Amino acid sequence: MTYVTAVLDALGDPTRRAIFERLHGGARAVGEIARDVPVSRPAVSQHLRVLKSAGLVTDRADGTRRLYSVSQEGLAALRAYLDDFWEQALTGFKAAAERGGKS
Amino acid sequence: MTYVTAVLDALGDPTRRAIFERLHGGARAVGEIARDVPVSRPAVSQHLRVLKSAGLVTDRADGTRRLYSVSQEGLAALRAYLDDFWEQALTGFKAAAERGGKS
DNA sequence: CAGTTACGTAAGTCATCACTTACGGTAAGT
DNA sequence: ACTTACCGTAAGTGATGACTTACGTAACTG
Repeated sequence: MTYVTAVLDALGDPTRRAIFERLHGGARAVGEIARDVPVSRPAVSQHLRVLKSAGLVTDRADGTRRLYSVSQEGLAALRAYLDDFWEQALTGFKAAAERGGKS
Repeated sequence: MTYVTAVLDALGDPTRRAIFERLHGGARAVGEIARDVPVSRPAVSQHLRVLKSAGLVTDRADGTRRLYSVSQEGLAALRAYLDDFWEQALTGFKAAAERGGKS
């Protein structure tokens, strides 16, 4: 829930979105991702750390490699945030409408 | 739909989120928002411009004031993006599972 | 037990962007 | 017409953070 700050922060960077979106096909290794993206491998590692701390990805070891895959909780938190916000916006709008015109 | 880049970019800033969230109760003026947030009024104006170009808010004139309120399209685009991403992630996961172990 | 592969982290640089002050413009009030 | 209130924009500055190179570590291979 108050994950959302980290989630939106993480998804706020274009490179990080690119990295995150390359994971929707399944688990991938760091160097493998780095080949598809115009930044160095360490940069990818750093981005993955941010994505991980936001609950958007999980990692597991596979020999010398490290596989990253999409995690549910980050997106779930974001969705909950959107739902909540939208609901509050609706009730706020309704209340304003019932008050009549404007303030 | 490819609004989403701008939407996530806009929501990626904490101050902008704070401003955006103060709008869920109904339309508010710029100076009114600026009082609740620890930045100057011009800064709020600039943030509102970003939020507007992302389809997250709309504005209308009210005398010398300018009222900003939540817009639906930005959040709708974001939700569509999430849905799409999640669906692709699921099918990708399923395909990987049906392939057996790993690559 | 070297050598190789794959990765994370540290340190430093550079660019982006958030913020401020200053200014101009429009609408309402006197 | 003058003043006041409210706002957007321009220009310049400062700080955050994205990126690179260099280094150290863990696991597989011969």
